[in-house]
Amino acid sequence: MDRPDVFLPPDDRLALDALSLLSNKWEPVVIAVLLESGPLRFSELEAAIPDISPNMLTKTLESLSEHDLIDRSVVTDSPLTVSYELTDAGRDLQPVFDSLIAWGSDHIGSVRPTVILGDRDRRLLELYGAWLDNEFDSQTVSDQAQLQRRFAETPDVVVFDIDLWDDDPPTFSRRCPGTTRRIGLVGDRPAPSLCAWPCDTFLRKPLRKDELIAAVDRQVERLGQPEPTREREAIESTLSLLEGTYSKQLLETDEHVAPLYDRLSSLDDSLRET
Amino acid sequence: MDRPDVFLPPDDRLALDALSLLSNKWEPVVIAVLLESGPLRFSELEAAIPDISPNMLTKTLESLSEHDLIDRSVVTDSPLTVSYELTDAGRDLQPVFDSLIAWGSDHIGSVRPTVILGDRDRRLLELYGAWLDNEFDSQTVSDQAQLQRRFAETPDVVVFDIDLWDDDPPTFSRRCPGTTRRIGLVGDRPAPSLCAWPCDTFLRKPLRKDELIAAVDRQVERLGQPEPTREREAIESTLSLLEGTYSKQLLETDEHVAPLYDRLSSLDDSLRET
DNA sequence: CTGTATCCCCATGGATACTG
DNA sequence: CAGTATCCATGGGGATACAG
Repeated sequence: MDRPDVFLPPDDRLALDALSLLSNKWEPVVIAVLLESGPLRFSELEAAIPDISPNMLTKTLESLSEHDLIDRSVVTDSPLTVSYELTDAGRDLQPVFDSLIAWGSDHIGSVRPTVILGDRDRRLLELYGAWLDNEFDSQTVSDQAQLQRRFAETPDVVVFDIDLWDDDPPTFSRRCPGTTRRIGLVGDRPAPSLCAWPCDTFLRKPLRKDELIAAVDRQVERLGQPEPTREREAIESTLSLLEGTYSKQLLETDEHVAPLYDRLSSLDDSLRET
Repeated sequence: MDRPDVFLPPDDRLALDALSLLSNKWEPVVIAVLLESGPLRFSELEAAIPDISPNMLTKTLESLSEHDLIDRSVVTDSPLTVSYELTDAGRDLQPVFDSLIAWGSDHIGSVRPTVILGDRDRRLLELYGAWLDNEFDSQTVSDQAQLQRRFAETPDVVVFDIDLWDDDPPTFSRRCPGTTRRIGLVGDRPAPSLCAWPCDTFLRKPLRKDELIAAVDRQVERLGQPEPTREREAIESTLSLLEGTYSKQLLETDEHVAPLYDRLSSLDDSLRET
């Protein structure tokens, strides 16, 4: 981008020149990622920026190298692995990003809640995403690895099919930020074992639009809720889902569900004390 | 510019969103100009940004308005005059530009001297500009008004045909920054009256490439020279030009030139004292 | 003076297939 | 794993003429 001949003091032209180095689609993204994560390999950058294609990443990295914002170094020869890291000049862009963040918080203030949608079915993902786009910043993932990475952003809400998670529920519990409200998606006839999942609520597939939006809204409203209340509501929600399918008698003797009833009474007790 | 789906904390995405508001050719220029000069009218913006066409300026201003970075207000209805000024959000971009300037000074450090070329003949301007482009940041103007505006940038050197300046030499002296080294362009047979022009040196047209570059180089080397030395060299240069055309006898009695000889001896005296 | 309305170019970005 | 090579589409940017 060339901007010859502007009646402006040299300092301002310098700022515009600097800005033009950041004025394309992917270069600032790569810089931001490297600022956050330190040196990364080609494949790690690809993973961190899902929407970039290998050729675009190559072009971007080449351009950044030419401008001396990143260094490329070969780690191993075979198989070939390389590492990209910021140069001093690149690292010194941190204050620029800081000032942009400060401005953004003041004037974009996009406090639209962030929602991660996770499902193996990409058609469904697209549909759900479209439903939520009016009200939320939604992003979609279609496997566990992607979902885990999204957790780094501490989204406000995660809506995910529990089948998406290959590992066990405790692993999910460890990966998912505590503050993130969790909505589990289950099949039409939920198994009692679903109560092992640390979700705030569950929705049965297939979803309806209003149902999904209402559920997400409800979770967003409850952001910052004190932990005991949150846990109580989660258990109640889980139990009420199961009670719609199974008899209470059956549930109270089920190995997965019984602990929830116990936990519920103990929570009720401690809440009654206060 | 859309950058969906990046694995990055919300703050960084905010920075990228903010950045994308500044990622086109003219919007940051308009912002920078308004930050420097305060509210401006459409025509003033056109003048400050010579390379923008009216339709591009319109588009740019519309886009800036949509993003709430500038406000448009009608000053008079007929003839229609409007004024554009930064909103609070726009003004708050100053720290962003500051950080860009800081980064630029550290890492672009393009300290190529800036040279303003002034001539009524645009073909010549283009030629001279091409000659200087290897070594200098040159910009061209073809009338007095443009030259005056360029002075706001305190260029390192100005090379201008003295016929370009419609007003008298004292006016030029007042407008041109003191630190800017001045090279006057004169016809083949310079009039003695040229010594009224406050130039560091003169060149006779037509110019040769090596001659022009050498002259500009010489002036750049002398940037920051103490004033008495500068004035002495300026007078010597002026006199030697005239002495190449006229007899010394004639010059010493000329009403324009005689004061220069006097001034020269008085400068020599004061220099000898130290 | 302050813009519109059209038309058009080409650089940026992207899809796809292939490779050391 | 870390890229290349090719081809293609879009839309940002611009030239020109016109208008309230």
